[in-house]
Amino acid sequence: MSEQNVNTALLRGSNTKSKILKTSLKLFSSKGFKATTVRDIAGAMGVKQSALYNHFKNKDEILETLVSELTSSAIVQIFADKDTQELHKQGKTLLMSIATTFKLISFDGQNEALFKLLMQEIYRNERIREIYNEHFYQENVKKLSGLFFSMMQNEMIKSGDPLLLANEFFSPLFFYQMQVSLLKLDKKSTSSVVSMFEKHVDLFWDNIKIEKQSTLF
Amino acid sequence: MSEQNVNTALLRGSNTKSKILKTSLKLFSSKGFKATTVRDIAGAMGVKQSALYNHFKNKDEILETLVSELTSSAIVQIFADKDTQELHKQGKTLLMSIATTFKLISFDGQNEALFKLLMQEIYRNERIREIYNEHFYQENVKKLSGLFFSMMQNEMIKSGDPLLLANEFFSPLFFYQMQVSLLKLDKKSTSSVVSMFEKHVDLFWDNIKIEKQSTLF
DNA sequence: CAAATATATGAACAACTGTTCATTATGTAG
DNA sequence: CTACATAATGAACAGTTGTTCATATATTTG
Repeated sequence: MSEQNVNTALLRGSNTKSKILKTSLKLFSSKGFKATTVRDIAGAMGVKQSALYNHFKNKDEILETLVSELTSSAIVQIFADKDTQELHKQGKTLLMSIATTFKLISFDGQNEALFKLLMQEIYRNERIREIYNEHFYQENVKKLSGLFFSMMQNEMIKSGDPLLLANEFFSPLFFYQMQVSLLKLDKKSTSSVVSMFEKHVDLFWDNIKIEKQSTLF
Repeated sequence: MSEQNVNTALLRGSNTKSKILKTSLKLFSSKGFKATTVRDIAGAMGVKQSALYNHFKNKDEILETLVSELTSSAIVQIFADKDTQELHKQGKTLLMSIATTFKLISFDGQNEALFKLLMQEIYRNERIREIYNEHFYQENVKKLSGLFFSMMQNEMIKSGDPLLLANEFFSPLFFYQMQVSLLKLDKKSTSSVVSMFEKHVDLFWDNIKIEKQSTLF
């Protein structure tokens, strides 16, 4: 097999499949699944629509494949790169790093598109709701919960309901992420919202941390 | 005019127009605008599709009319029933009443449908984004901001960035509202999320209030 | 090179879409 | 009762949709 053959093989074959997915994601996330036609996808790839059917059974299968990608995307894997053992000892640093992960999603093309797809189809697609709820919301809130529980035991933060804390920490991050994606749609400035990610962590930590013995007393 | 005539008159005429809007809202909010056909709407009303065109120029005009209703809906009018003058003096009570307003939206059919419509079309409809951003987000955050500023001046709450506080108070409420609407779609229990509205206010107030002089000191 | 496999094309399909319009029915006002 | 306005109907339209399939082309394998 010559080098040229390798190159052409990479440009053809199952590479077309990933190109279909890439193009579809872009279109689905900006126009919505229903409003995107098979001709739109093929046209954006410079190919005839019938070609797509050599790689996918139908239009729904394209969406299903993209939705499956969600499970392994950064959106759902907030804790992926973080050491799961001694998490709580990092305290505020860890919270800040989670917030940063959220923030960065909005500025990576692939993840931003996946997030927009998620938001647009979540009310219509039960499978997306399931992934969002179990892999994104429940899983992360559970991990956060455990984290806050450990921090309470280590007397780093005030004791209270860890699940409530987890929700209160999570929900503004989600909201700010949505705000960023909406602002970017209209090409508006996102800077004021972007700064909220860190301000949220600062305020949140100030509220939950146990005050170190002050010299005033 | 006989009584019978009155009844038939009420069932005809401009009453049909509001029935179209009611039916369309129901369908748009559950299937999405694009996926709802003119035949769906007419069918659900027990009428032929051509009848709709006596009341609306086209399908888009139906959506536009519904979107205009958003501006005057409870979703956007969180502060509507509240006395705008001496708001800050109420402190936590006021915050709780705002949270309750949010919560109740999810349990009123009309408002729930409007919220779902908003969420489903916000990425595709610039007008909806504008209404959401200016009338819902900006306006309420601005009012909350002013409120917190007054509370700071009256030494009811700790001083800080009022705009940040407004966002941090607002975003969990929005998130919980979305969670409720998603859970209801799959007919799952909403009770754990519903209780979050109040827990949020409790925790939030505890964190921002200025501690009353305790007997410990 | 030849056979087999994988991929792309062009044309066509049936179903569905939003919309129009002449006709009919219904209710209102003089 | 008549004339008028309002609203519903049935039928049709032109365009768009997802999908199929026989055919052509390219690539891989033996």
